Amino acid sequence: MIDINLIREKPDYVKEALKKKMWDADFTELLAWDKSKRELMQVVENNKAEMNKLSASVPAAKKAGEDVSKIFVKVKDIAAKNAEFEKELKELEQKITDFVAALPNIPDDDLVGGGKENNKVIHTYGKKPEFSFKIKDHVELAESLGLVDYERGAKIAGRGAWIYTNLGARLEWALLNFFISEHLKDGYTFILPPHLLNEESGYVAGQFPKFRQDVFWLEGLEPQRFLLPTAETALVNYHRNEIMSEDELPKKYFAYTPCYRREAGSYRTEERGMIRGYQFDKVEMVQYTKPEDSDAAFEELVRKAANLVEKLGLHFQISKLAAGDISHSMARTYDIEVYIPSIGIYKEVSSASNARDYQARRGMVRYRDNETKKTRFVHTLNASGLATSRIFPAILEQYQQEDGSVLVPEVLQPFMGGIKVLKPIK
RNA sequence: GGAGAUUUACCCAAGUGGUUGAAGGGGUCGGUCUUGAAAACCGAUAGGGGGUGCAAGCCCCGCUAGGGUUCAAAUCCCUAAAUCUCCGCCA
Repeated sequence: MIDINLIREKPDYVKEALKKKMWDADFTELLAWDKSKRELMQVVENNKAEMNKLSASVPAAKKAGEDVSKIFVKVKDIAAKNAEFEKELKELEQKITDFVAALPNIPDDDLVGGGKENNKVIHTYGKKPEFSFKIKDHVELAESLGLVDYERGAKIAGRGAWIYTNLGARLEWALLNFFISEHLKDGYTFILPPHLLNEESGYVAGQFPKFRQDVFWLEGLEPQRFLLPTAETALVNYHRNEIMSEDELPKKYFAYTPCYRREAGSYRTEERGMIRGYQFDKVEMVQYTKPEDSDAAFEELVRKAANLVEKLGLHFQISKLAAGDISHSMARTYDIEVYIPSIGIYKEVSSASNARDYQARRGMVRYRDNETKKTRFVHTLNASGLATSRIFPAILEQYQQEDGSVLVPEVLQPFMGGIKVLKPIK
């Protein structure tokens, strides 16, 4: 949520900034609402003060034997008038909240505007692998190595589902274990959150109201719950409505969860296999920081995610996203994209973002400043570390050998009982 | 699924309609005493949001949340949530 004070003070600045997100905002109506809201508020509050005063005088008047019924009438009279104003005020407040809550986050000043086409690769790691033989794609490899069963996946679950089998399951789990062990080494706290969350959590993360239709809602539970689309949703809500002490910050968490997404109709042939499904595994990192520390935390998260891919020995790049390509709640995002040889393009395996105080405002996540003793909103940041659904194919494709086998990245071997190579079973 | 109980400030807890901005503890902070500490004693400390104002201040809302009754509610009524206990069911 954008600070309404900022809109009040610098509407043109906010308007211009949101334009970079390809969001055309018109604040004239909002500012008018805001003005009348505050005027109404004064009237309503003054009336309340009057009523309070009158009511408080009743006991004394009674004691003095005065006729108090006149006071009652007077108060009722004010109350009747006030009721109308209050109703109007409530409506105004609702309109303002709805309007502001729908606004996306303000992108950082240094971002270029526009969409995907303006993303900029800022780092490239390793070299494009070269093959002296005809390469296979990950679907072919996963099948021939017996790692993934797509057919039975479709049989038992339908489209957009696959089954990790045997060594495939172990490779998947090894990846997760590898990520987990690295985050633990870095002092992050391990969280296993529930996968079913309430509506408020989606709102605070900034996914709702805009993306209510992009998640899976469950029947049969009141109040309704949805399957989390990313562990970020759970993690940024962990400290919702809390006031932390300054000394507790930064808070560093990571969580493993499957991520459930509708991905409505977004299949393209080049994306067959496990690049896109209704469910994928991801380890997610989240930090809560003081505002002045969030830039450094952002760098840390990007570096951590990059380190994981690097340790896996994969060729990848980091892109700084243009304002229009970063998600609704975020002020800044870098994507880490791993190279998929069969399609010759780079696919996102991690997205590192700084939400600044956008989520914290929605969730009232604050800390008390040691010096001023005042509460301030924290900054929240998140980064995948990592999603396996693209790393898994990238490993298969980048590590494939001429004989159809695939080498296991060294860092994963300890998590796979020392297996160094995956051999074709057919 | 059924029945009951609970929900007050950092923690425990009093409070069943009227100066309750909320008793009493504990804690925390400061002090006295002490070589230092403990103990004892003295003092301070009650959250959060908002309006207005240059400011001091004034005002509104705050006793889980949301409604309601009333001139007046922590106190009465309704709804919801969470916690606990018991019963049932069950992977």
